[in-house]
Amino acid sequence: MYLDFRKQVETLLNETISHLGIETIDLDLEPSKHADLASKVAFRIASREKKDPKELAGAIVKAANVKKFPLIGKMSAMGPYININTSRNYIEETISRIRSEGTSFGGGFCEGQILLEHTSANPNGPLHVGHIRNSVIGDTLVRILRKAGYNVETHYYVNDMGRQIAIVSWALSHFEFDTSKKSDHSIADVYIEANAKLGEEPEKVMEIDKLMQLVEKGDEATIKSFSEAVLLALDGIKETLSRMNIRHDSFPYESTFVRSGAVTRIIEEIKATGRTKVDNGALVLDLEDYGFDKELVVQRSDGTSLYITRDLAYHEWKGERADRVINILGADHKLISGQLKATLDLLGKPEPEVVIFEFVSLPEGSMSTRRGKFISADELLDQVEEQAFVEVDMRRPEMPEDFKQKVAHMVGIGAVRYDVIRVSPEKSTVFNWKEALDFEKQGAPFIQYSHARACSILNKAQEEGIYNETFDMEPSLLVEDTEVELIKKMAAFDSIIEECARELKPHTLAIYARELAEAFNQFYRFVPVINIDDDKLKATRLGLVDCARIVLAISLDTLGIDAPKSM
RNA sequence: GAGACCAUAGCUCAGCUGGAUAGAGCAUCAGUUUGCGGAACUGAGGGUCGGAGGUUCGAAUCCUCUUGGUCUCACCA
Repeated sequence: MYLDFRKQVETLLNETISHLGIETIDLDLEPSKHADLASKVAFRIASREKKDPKELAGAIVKAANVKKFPLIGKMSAMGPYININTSRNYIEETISRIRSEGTSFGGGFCEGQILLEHTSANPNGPLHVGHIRNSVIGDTLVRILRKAGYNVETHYYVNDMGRQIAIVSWALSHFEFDTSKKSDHSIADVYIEANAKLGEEPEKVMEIDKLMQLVEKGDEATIKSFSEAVLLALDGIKETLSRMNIRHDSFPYESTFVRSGAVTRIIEEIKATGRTKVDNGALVLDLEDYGFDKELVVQRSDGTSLYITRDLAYHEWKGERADRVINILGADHKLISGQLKATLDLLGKPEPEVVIFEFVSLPEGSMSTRRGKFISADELLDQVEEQAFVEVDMRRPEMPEDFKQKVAHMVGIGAVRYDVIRVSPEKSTVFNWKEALDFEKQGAPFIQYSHARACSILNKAQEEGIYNETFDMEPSLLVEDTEVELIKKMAAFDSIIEECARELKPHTLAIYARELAEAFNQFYRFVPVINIDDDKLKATRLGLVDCARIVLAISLDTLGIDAPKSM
C-alpha cells in the first residue's frame, strides 16, 4: 500500500517540478519522522542551479496539485524539506485491501525466475550453529522474494565428490559407524576419526587421492560408496532443516556436472580465452586484471576437477535458467566467489548475486567439523525447545502436555530463527549458550504472542456472536492515534518486502514484525474493543484486530516462524 | 606480510545512495486502568558514533592514515 502512495508522490513531484520548468532530477525520497515521506529534492536542485533550497521547496509545494492524488494528504515545506503525508483515504483503503486480499496482502509486485542456493554444507556431518545462519538467511530471503512475487526455486548444492567426501567414504570402510545415532552425527564421528588418523599417518592420504581419481573416472563401486556416505549425512541434514521450517526444491550434485561433460566443456572455454597456462602440470587462469594477484587453479595436475570448475559449470547452468541467481555463502567464500564471478564475466556468462555472512564462532575459537569442534544445530534446537517448554509450562500450567510441546516447538524455533535474522549478515558473532536460551522479550515470542492474542480476541468475539469476517466495518470510525499508527504500520508491509527483496537484506523484516506487534499491543492497550456499547464501533475495531492478525501472520510466515493461535 | 569485512548507549544491534535534536530492544530505575491474554503498556537515566586528519553548506555515513576483531590468501571446499 505504501508503495502505491510513494508512486503517487513520485508522479506528483515529477509533474510539479517539470511544470516549474526545472529539469527532472533524483527526488531523494525517504521516510521520515516528520512525515510519512520526505523529499530532499530542493537540495539537489539548489546545488545545481545555485538557488536557495528553502525557496525552492516552498515553490514546489505551492505549485503541487495534491488533489489529483487520492492517497496523498497534506504536503508542506519545512525549510528545505518537502514533507508529504498520507490521506485519510489511504488509511481506509488499507483496511479494505487487507480484508479483501487476506494473506496475499502486501506482495506480488515483482515477477521473474530466481534460483537461490543456500546452506549447501558439505555432507560430512550435521549442520552446526554456523551453518544455520546460512540456512535462516537463505530461507527468509526465499520467503521474502516469493512474497514479492518472484518464482523462486531453491537449491542445496551437494558436494558429492570433493576431498572431504572422499575422506568420509574412506572413513566408512575403516571405522565403525554408529547406527544408533542420527546418521549425520555418526558421519561426523567417523570423519573426525579419519582426519585424526590421516594426520598421524600422512602416507594414507594417497588412498584418498586414489578414491578421487576413481570417482572422476566414473568407477561404479567408488561412486556408489561416495553416494552412500553423502546420503547418510544428507538425510540427517534434511531432518534438521525441516525442523526449522526449511525445505529445498532440489539438491543438484556436483558430480552431475562432471558426468554431463559440462566441466570439460567449460575448461575448454577457459582455455579459449588465451589466459591460461600450465604450471607444474596444473591448468591455471590469470585473473590479475580483475584484481586477483594469484592465478586460479582450474584443473589439477592429475586431471581431476576442482570445486571451482564444477561450480563454474553449475553457475553456467543456473544462469541459463533464471533471471536472478542468488547464493548465500559464508565469509570464507569471499575470495573464491569473487574469482568465480570474474571467470564467469570473462566467459560472458551471467554472474550470481552473492550474499556473504560473517562467521559464528565459539568463545574458545572458530568452529570446525573436521576437528569435532562445533555445536550442532540439533543440540541447539533441543536445548531451546526444552527451555521454551519451561516457559510455557510456567504460563499455561493448566494446558495439556501436547499443547505445551507444540507451543514450545513453535516458540523455540521462532526464537532461534528470529535471533539469527535480526542481525545483519556482515556482523560476526560469538555463540553463547546463556544468550541463546534467553527468550528476549521483544523477539519472536513477543510477535507470536501478539498474534495469539489477536486470535483469542476474535475467537471470543465470534463465540459471543459480535463479530465475524463478513461483518460490515466502518473504517471512518478508526481515528484514534493508536489505530492510525497500527494501520500505517500494516500499510508499510509491502515497502519492507520490496526493500528486502531488492537489497537482499532480510533483517529489516525482523525489525518490522516487532514494530507491528508493538503497534498492535499499544492499540489494544489504549482502545476498548470488546467492552463498548456502540455495536458498529465494536465491529469495526474487531475488524481492525482481524486485519492486524492477518498482517502479523503474513509477517511471521515470511520470517519462517509459526504463528500460534494460542500460546 | 597482503586483501576483504566489522567497530554506534552497560549488553545485543538499527541507522537506506552524506542532510531536519544519533534510534530500538535487553538490562537498570520509577510507574499502569477492578478494561477486554501482564510473554502487555507508560516514563526516566544512559552516547567524544574505536582514534586522528581530510572532502563538503552539511559526515555515524565518503577519502586517507591508525588501533582492535573476524575471514581469506591450497592442485580444500
